[in-house]
Amino acid sequence: MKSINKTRYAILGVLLEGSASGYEIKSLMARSTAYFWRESDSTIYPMLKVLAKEGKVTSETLYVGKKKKEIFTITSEGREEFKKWVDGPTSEEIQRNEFLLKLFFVTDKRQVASLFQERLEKVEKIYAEYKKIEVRLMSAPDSIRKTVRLKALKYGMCQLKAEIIWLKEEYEK
Amino acid sequence: MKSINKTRYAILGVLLEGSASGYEIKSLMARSTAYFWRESDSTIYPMLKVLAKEGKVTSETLYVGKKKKEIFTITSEGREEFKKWVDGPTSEEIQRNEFLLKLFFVTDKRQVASLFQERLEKVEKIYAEYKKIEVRLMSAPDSIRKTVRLKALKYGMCQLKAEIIWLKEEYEK
DNA sequence: GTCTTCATGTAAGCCGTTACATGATTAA
DNA sequence: TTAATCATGTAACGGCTTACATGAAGAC
Repeated sequence: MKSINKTRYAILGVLLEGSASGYEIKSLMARSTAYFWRESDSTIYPMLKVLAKEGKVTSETLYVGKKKKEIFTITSEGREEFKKWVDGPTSEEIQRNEFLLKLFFVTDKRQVASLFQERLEKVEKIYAEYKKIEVRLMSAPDSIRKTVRLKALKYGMCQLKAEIIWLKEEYEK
Repeated sequence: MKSINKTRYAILGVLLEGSASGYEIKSLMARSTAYFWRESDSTIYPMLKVLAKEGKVTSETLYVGKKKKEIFTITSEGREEFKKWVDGPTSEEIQRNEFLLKLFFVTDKRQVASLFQERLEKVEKIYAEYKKIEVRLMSAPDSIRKTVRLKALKYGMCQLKAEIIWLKEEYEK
């Protein structure tokens, strides 16, 4: 079975909330889904063209002065495909944790210590960042989206928290 | 900056513990590093050739009957490169969590519930698997490697545990 | 005698990142 | 006026997965 490009679902997901241009999708994803779903900038525009060709989205071109903006809207076929994806099997992502790979092979105690320390600094920094996002999100008006997004955020935070505890515990040993 | 193929470090790491054939490296990785570092079967052999050409490993061909076996041994240059990699910066892995991507966009409560349930089943299964590995590993003779490997395993387990708690907590809401 | 494991690879093709390219608008 | 942001892409290259191929040895 071939692995399918899932950029399309991320795009369709964003468009579920309302029409948007490629740039808007891109920046929205950078601010939200990027924490658990990295997309390179250059993937959005070509995929939008593909989706348009398939009839999953329609597009409309707006002009603001000389500036062109192409707004995309999801179609019922697009909604259909999105729903199928959600209801379908969720594949495990290929995890590649370079930190653990290093840890697994290292025998020198000083190297282990240095790995742990570096990692702890990095993870605590990310955790602090998440805390800030949480505050921002909490103050937003209530909605289904808010609830679900808070869930996603909590997921990230509990994973980080667990890692921090592990790092501190195992470092002392 | 180009992303560098890190298969080489995984291979060098395995060879630090002793010489091995491509097949042995492959199966060892499938039983150990696969939990945090997936490698496709077909990557090992070509990379061993490359490493041999670079002088990071040497090879020796053994015959057992008509069966050929090529045993690889790490050289001092190989050890050097491995050490440099460990001491160098550890890159963040691109995380792509399809489960979270789905969760982020879903608004239907039934769909959310079904996502959570499916995920919980999967994660608890993996956790049970890890438990078994832990028992096996604990009974092994003490060594630096054992210590470090237990740490890596604990990492995986604490992450899973945190996810299980999160799943149960957030599911009820 | 057939299935699994040992043992080693090649090739096609998608996926994804990086770098490159272009040009308008707005804020400092 | 210079930098940042808005806005949209193309091309090259390398990484990685999947499928395909081959054949010996041992287990059942």
